[in-house]
Amino acid sequence: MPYDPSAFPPFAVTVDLVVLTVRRDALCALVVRRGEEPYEGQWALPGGFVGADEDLSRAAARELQEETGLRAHETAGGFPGAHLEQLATYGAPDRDPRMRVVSVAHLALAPDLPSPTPGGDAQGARWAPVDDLLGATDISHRNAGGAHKASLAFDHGRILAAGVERARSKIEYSSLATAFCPPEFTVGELRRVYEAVWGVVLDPRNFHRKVTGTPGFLVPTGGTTTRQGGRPAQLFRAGGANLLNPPMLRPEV
Amino acid sequence: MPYDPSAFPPFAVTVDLVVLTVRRDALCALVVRRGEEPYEGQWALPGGFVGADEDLSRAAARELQEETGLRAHETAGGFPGAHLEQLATYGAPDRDPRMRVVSVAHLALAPDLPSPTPGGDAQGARWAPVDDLLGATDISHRNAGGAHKASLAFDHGRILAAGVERARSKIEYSSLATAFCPPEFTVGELRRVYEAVWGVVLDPRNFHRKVTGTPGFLVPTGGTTTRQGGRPAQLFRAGGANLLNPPMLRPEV
DNA sequence: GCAATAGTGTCTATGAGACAATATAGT
DNA sequence: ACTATATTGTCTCATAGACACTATTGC
Repeated sequence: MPYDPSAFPPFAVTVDLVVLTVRRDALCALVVRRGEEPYEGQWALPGGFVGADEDLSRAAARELQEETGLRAHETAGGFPGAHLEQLATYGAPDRDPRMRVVSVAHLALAPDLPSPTPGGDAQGARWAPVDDLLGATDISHRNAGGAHKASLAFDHGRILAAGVERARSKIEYSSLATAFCPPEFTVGELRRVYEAVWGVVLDPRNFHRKVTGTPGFLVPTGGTTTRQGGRPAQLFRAGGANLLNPPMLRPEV
Repeated sequence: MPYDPSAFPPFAVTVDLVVLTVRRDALCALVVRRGEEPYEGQWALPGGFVGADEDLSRAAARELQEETGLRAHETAGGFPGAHLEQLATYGAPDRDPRMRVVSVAHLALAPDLPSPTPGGDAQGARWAPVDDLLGATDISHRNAGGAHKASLAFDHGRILAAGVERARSKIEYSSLATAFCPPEFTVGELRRVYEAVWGVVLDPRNFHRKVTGTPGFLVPTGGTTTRQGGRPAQLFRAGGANLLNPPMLRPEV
């Protein structure tokens, strides 16, 4: 308690980002290839140092912008942009062999982006299905059935798992699933987001009744689209409601 | 991304603790009086620096032990001890006027302790009802109706509010409410915990049916007690179940 | 017409909440 | 007897999930 600010162990503080999106009906995370030791050549989560006079959330938003071009905002709704929130902080003494680094992990949820490999200052970046990234436990460069699998650098596998779990549980009781959708979307497209994130199949009819019956969740724009084929579907925007009550229920609990 | 470990801004990293308990049917938090500037004489959350080779959770457990004598454990169940989990990290550049400090806040839930002011190396420590601590917004030393109210030092008011909100929501879908109870407790005592944390009144009959009907939540020990008066009540221990399904529902949502 | 997706209606089982009734202690 | 708490039972309403059915497009 006698808290002496002149004698304290020095730490480096970074932000790491779990950026999730839904591509081709699969939940994907943004990973970058490391260009230097340690873990050179392996995939890692994007991130970087927090500036000397920079707030943590601001550092996270800056990194997100640098990696994806997306602007972050707190509440789901306005587009284009991504939802950004703090996830957890990782600070095991040996998590980086070079020095003592405390990393404040953040979670970002973004709509599917046009460019497959978003621009950034990393050597390489790609969207990888989280099942591939998390399927590999510790075995580097394991190839099973043609799937590209390799464990992430540092403790980024744990961080990614925490981010995925947070996203999975949060779309239950909040309207955050709309953060994965373009500005206007159909009920079917929103349902495919839930199906991709949870890895389940939902009844289209019950889902439709549920989401359209929850006040403030969806706002009809008046337009329709047939981009999914079949009967034209109404287009919606995300409503102002942030908390869903009652929640969407994940099946088989 | 070209991440140069030799050139990084130095940070101090601390842990701050939101330690909650239920005393006299009120949710209370542990606060300590500051013995030095800034905010000298004001109440603050307990906390301290993270050691050079110390994990974050270990530093939090150490501080908890120093302040309350409680040993921390991850899962609710074994006693005596407190539930401890990471809450969030606060790192605004100006949150401490002396230097750049990033604080990893932790949440601890403890049963009511025998000593009103637990031992510790702080000048003074006490359990204060969270309603009193959070009722004060920015006005230092406001006295309303004899209640002792003063806003907390630094950004500790925000941190406490986040901890209280986490506790309130987490007892809905987990068995964490038992962390506020002694090793053996009655259904009525558990109900009073929920009522104190949520600030509501629950129907004793529906509550009883609900908690005893949730598999794995409560395990009868065989004993009974009349310490609450009236008909003897069965004693229970916390069961192994960590997640409640279906959850306890907070009324008036 | 046929395939595909959108959307509505109906039925049933489950659980939450209201509340009557009974049980067992202390005074 | 009276009060206080515990515990069980019963009733009603809302909703999740299963699923039949209709609607509207493109081919």
